[in-house]
Amino acid sequence: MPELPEVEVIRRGLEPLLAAKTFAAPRILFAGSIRHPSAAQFRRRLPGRRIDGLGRIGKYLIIGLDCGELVVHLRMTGRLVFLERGKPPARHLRAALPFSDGSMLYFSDMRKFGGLWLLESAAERDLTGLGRLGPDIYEQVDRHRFEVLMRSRCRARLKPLLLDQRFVAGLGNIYVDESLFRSRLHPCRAVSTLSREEIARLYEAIRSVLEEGIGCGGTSARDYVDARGEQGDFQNRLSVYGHKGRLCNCGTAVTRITVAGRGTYYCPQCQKE
DNA sequence: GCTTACCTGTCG
DNA sequence: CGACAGGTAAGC
Repeated sequence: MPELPEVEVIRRGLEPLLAAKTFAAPRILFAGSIRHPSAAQFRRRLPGRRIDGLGRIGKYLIIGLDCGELVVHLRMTGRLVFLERGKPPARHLRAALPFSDGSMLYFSDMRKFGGLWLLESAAERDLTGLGRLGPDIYEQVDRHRFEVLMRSRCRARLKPLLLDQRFVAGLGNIYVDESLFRSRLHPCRAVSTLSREEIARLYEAIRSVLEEGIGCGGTSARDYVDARGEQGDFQNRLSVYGHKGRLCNCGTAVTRITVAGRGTYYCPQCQKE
């Protein structure tokens, strides 16, 4: 479900709620969601560790601990919801992580793709996939660096490249389609054919789309909810994603094709190849 | 690059 | 019933 804006909204929401909390004994309902160490070791090692900050790199959430860190990736349908008290999520609960004060952090995940890693130190991050990420598109890539990066990959096509987390980290299917629409670039466009101005336009489109996504509290197209279980609002502002047949401002119908194995929405009039 | 696999659910 | 879903890793 979540791309960079959704993970960032969760991070910002959880940060004040989890500040200085100490984990108690967790309940693991689906061991496969615990990627490292074993579920048994995870149960044994988590209690007593105190939270000292929340970070994010790409789509990974990093819960910093006094000893090590708890890394979370939500993949398609993962949810991380904090509750002071009250009933756990009714469906697809995979892990319940209580704190010493009785409050709870719930991880639920319909499709079971998401995962949690308990690391003893940041040196173990390679266990998670974090080590393979390119620079975070929101925090670490300015306009100049984006152009340098693009110029290094001229044989690629735009959408597959932007989705590649080794190239830049954080963009997913929704925000790539919206960014390409906003910059009037075709998803299959060869990077080698882009002018300097087009690269700059794409960069600004990505920035503004991510900012707006975060400002709206994320996109709840299907499953996404924030740290308090509330839906985002950006789904109401999507120009093309999920809107096959809807008329663009130019009067042309939004088209759906498959690119990089993903459903891809664009305006064939505004986004010529 | 592309395809397939991982899972469970919804929609047409 | 098949197609598709916010992601990624593995294997051509």
